[in-house]
Amino acid sequence: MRQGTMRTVAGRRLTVFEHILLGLICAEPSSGYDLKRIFATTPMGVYQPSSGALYPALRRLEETGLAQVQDLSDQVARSARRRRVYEPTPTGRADHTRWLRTPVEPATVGRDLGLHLMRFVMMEHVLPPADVLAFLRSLADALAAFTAQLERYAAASDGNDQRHPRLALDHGLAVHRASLRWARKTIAQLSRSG
Amino acid sequence: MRQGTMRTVAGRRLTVFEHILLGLICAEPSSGYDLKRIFATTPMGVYQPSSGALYPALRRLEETGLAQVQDLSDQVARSARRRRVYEPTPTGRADHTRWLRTPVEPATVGRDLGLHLMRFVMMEHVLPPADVLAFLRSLADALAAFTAQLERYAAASDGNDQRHPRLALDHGLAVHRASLRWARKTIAQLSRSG
DNA sequence: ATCCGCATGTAACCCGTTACATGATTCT
DNA sequence: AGAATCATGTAACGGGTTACATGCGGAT
Repeated sequence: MRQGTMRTVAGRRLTVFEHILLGLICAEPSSGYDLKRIFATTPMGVYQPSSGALYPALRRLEETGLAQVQDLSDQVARSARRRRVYEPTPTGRADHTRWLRTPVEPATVGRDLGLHLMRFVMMEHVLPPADVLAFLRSLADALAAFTAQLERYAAASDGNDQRHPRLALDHGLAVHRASLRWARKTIAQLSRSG
Repeated sequence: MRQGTMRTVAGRRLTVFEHILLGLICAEPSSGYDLKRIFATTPMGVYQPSSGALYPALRRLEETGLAQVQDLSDQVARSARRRRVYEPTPTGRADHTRWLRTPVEPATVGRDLGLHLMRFVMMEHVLPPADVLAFLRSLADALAAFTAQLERYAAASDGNDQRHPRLALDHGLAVHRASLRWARKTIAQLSRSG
């Protein structure tokens, strides 16, 4: 989990985690606890953020001017329960959109595939269909380049190699080819109905 | 990258990075620079460790008694170049083997697949074939459980769901099914020749 | 009256990143 | 002589994990 050359208005880079939180509150304003539940109950749940990561991260988004706590003064005070519901500021929303739009770097596809898929999910209803397709094409290109590189490596170190490294390479190829097939199929599917 | 309930003789848990370094010097005694080159030139190179991570980690392995610097006093002093070549201590080798032997936790297969494959590579010539097969079976079981869980989730949230989450789920299914196919095929292949 | 779920937080620790520093050796 | 590569390190910084603390609200 690294990458992200983009800078915020405030000049600091956001961590991947912060980008994801920002994306989630863009989709729907949420409290820290809400977000915790989202991570716990969706397939995102492979990662379970700790309180010590979550609440400080939200505060940072607030301090950076990307998120703010909803004003509840005119709400029906049906519950005095202390809850800090975060929503994006206009700047925050703009930043999030900019993050979604960043094309897939071929070098990152080997380790950040899950992150790219998460971006894809967040794109719905945020980016126009044309931009979603552009993203998927950049993903497909990156995956094609990556598999080609693995194939070159396999061809270069053929025979002299041990057995397990070769098998592991086959795994990488199988997985990323499956990913590539998905990307192409999804491009076709979204093109038809877009 | 987390996990690892196992403790060292010294009582501290090793980071994933430390485990990998220990594995690499078990395969072949190496200096920090050697290790850097390994990361740079193999498909492992998706991760490029910084000096600030690498050298301190090696020192920690040394302090914990898992690794030691090779004694070069009786070597032909063909090069006075200052080089610290690390090799595992008996304890270190035992700890590494223990790490390799830990079965795949179903819960981790979603995020640590790459790590498990790395373990598989390191098993060659360290674990007996029977243990390698046991590992692959635990991996296959974990992958089967994971895909089944994704399928359940897909069935549960059908229709009412948005489009992209569903497509992302399809991606996860495609990728992990490919991984599972690889595991089964590899089990069969290694069974035949073992 | 008490216990469990909601809800937010904080402090210590650890480790990886960034960036910089320092030499020694080999090449030209 | 100077440049490039080899080779190891260190200091500051940031953020995630663990573990603990706190208090309200609804349920039994």
